[in-house]
Amino acid sequence: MYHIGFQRMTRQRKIILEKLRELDTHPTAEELHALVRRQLPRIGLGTVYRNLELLSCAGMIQKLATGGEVMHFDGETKEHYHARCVKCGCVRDVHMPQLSLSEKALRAAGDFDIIGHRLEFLGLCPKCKRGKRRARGKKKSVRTGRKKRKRKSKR
Amino acid sequence: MYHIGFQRMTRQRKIILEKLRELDTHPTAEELHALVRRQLPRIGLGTVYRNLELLSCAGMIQKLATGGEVMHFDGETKEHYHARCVKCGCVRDVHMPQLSLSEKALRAAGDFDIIGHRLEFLGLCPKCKRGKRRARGKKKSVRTGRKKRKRKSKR
DNA sequence: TTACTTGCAAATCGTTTGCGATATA
DNA sequence: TATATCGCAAACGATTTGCAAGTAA
Repeated sequence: MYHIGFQRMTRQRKIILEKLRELDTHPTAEELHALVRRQLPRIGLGTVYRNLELLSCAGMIQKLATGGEVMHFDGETKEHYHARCVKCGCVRDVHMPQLSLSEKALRAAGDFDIIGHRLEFLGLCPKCKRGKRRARGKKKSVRTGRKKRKRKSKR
Repeated sequence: MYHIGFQRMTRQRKIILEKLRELDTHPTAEELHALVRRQLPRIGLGTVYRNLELLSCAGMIQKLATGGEVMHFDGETKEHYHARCVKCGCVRDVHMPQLSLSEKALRAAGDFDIIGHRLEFLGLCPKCKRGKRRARGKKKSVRTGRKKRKRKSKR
């Protein structure tokens, strides 16, 4: 779980990094998996997750952990903020100067040692604004297709 | 999944709300469940989740959802920010004036309609600062005790 | 050659949900 | 009494992980 980096630049690692970097969107692991699969049909979702973790530990990509949502990944490592659509969950870049934490803010944090912050904007993306219900479809589970349960409980 | 509110103030609902409001910490559903159980030994974790959802939809509490993290809940509904310990994950209040989004920031968001923001501070809580590995113990699964797998895979 | 990585699939675990029973209004 | 809500336990789903086989260095 604690990685320092990686040892080898494997084919899958390289392609995952390339694909992510040539995107200006911020895909989820599954979306990226689907993309990479076009080049490496047999690559597993686990491999994608493992590499995204390693690459982000190495500071070569960014993990975007934002409120109560699926994780997104960003090939851009320069500091910047993000806006998330509250309807479809998509993410876009917001380039503005980094917030400078005032003395007052730091004091408000009391006995916490503040080392950073995470600022995320919430809004409506152009597609959702236009009334589309979801700009991005809900995808089905990757795991063994389990079906809707229909149980009998005996208390 | 889309709730407007609730119809009845049940005993469990009332106690969950009371307990959460008298805390100045920001417990997870499981932590709150453990607390409430002292008064209602047979209350289920599902009931706690259901009520926290309903109460937050009704605007009576706040859900603190940050990516890739366990959900925390806050009995305080007045707008304020939070600081999260990067080591143990605990959350504390940060009372400072709400950020006012500048024209420039809004322009930076491009074709997104910004309706709000989420700001969270990251840092070290006093306990973790003092070198303790974890200020809050890892708790075991609530679900049917499944044991470490030990499999044989055949490719 | 060797040990880092992969593909695969099962496991994890926070959270949700179906169902019959219970209790609120 | 009617039905919102509960307790229980199974299901869900994004992410992680064990293992044998593959491969970069």
